[in-house]
Amino acid sequence: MQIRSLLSQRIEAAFTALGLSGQALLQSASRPEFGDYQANGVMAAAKRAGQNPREVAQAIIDAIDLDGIASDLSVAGPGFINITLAPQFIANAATSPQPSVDPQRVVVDYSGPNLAKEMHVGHLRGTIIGDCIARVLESLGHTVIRQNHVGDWGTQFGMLLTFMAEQEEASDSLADLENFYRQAKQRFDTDDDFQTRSRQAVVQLQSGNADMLVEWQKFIEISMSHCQSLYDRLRIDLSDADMDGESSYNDDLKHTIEHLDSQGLLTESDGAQCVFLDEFKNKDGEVQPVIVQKSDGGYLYATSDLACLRRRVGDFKADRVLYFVDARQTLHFKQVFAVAAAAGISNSKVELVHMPFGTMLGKDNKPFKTREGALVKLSELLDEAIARASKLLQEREVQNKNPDIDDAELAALAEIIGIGAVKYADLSKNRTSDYVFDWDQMLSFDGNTAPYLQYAYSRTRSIFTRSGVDASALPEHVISEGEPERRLAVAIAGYQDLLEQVALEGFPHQLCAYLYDLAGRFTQFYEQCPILTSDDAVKTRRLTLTKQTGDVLANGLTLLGIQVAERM
RNA sequence: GCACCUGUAGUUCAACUGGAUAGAAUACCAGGCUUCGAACCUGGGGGUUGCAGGUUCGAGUCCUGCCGGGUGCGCCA
Repeated sequence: MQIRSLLSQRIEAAFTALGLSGQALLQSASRPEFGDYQANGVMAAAKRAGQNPREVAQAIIDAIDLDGIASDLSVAGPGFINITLAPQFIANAATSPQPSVDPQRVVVDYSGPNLAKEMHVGHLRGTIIGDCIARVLESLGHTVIRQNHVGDWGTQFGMLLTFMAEQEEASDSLADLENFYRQAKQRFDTDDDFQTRSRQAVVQLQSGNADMLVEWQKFIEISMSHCQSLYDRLRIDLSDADMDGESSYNDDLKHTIEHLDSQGLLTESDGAQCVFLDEFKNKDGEVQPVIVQKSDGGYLYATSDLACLRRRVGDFKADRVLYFVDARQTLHFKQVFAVAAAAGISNSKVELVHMPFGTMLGKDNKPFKTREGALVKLSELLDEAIARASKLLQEREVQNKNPDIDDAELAALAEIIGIGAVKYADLSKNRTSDYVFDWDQMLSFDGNTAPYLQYAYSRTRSIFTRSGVDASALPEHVISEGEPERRLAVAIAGYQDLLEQVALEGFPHQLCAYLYDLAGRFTQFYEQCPILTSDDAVKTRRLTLTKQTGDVLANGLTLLGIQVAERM
């Protein structure tokens, strides 16, 4: 249930009844003693009307009808309304996520690695954040169209294909893509003849030379299989079906330029085709151009993104298009969206959003440069994560706690915990800020980490396996009693609100923070409220809360792309 | 030069977009397992939110100016 919007509506209706206007500004209470939720909007509304905020707040409390929803309403401070939910309402609000009343078609553009190289740790963010938001949107009933805009076209492929032609066994030498790229680059930089042949290869490729295309296809397939194996290890919901390579727009670039021309948007400048828009004017009134075609006739990536939008808006009929792309491309997207709007490629009904994420920095707080050897391969990070988790499992003698656990299950656990920790370390941080890559931080298993949440989940499960109680036989709703139960129940009831917020704003760290808070409330409840030794009625109630907690933790972690284990 | 982002405990990060006493984790200190799982819990210290003004009932958040860090800016993607 969407508690926040329900309460907001009621309070805003009371505003109207009192001749006021404004938003309720509803949020969960900043402190437990203030109740469960608080409305902050009264002060501003009263001020606009020239009235006393505390009196207005009291008038709203007197007028509003929250029977069966709130058990207590009070005025606090300069004019806050504190709201304590009714126990029955909290109980009924605890349901699995409900589909949106307004399902949309949402294109989610994420991951987008450059297929010329192997994926490194810098590719992690865009891949897992986009994947998480795609899952959240889907869980709310939206139709998600995943688009992996891979870099599979352009000048560097001429060099790679020429180098590949020299190798006896292409698939073997491509086993280490990073090394392959380095060797090719070295040839390119030191051998003039090689360089010339590389340039010719590009021309042949882009003009559709059949032999060259076959070689290119071979390379792309091998490189893509590298990516796919990482996606599989990371449980990323991407496959060949979601491939949206730059190459697929090659034939449409010409038409895109023609379209811009037909809209009267093109201006030639120094031989290049440009779009000048007033909104990119600086203080001196000079307009910055968006170049869509080079003086030699070649196209640029703005052109390719415009062609891309033609497909997403025109063919896919998207209501929203979300780009999970590095923050350094902010200006680029502003330009593309503006040109698309001016050209009628997009329209006011479709929402185009660049959801930027921060740059990865080295330990010295400086941007991770592509110096040779400076980049950590993503596969190496995952290997290390699993190795550390495996060591931890040995140290904790998990087999002593779970005598029937075998080596295979232990290995599976190490993977679930290790990969989960890596993903959570990234997902739990605000998307937009830069971050420092640090092994130990990335692979921590203590505190606010995925293992903590996975551990909390496994505890909810172990109660059932140890007691033999059938979780499906429990009632769907129970009315909590006492603070620990109540605090837990309120958090469970707020899950839907949280998911809606994440779907709207695209910040996975909010989901992480919610789950961490929920898990904390659960362990506090667990410490203070005996379950299995209690009377039947109390036991049933507490088991139900335990089951609900486990369900939300499992669901939330799944949406983060993190697996759970029944025991660990 | 112009534009955008950014500065919060020793460290890594939050703060629901202007709300009440700025919260977690980590590290450190003191407690807690014969009692449903100690990857945990309870308590403690640790802050002039870069600096200085301003806006208002109220500012980490908004505006201005400095200082420090980063990124982008006509034919790479």
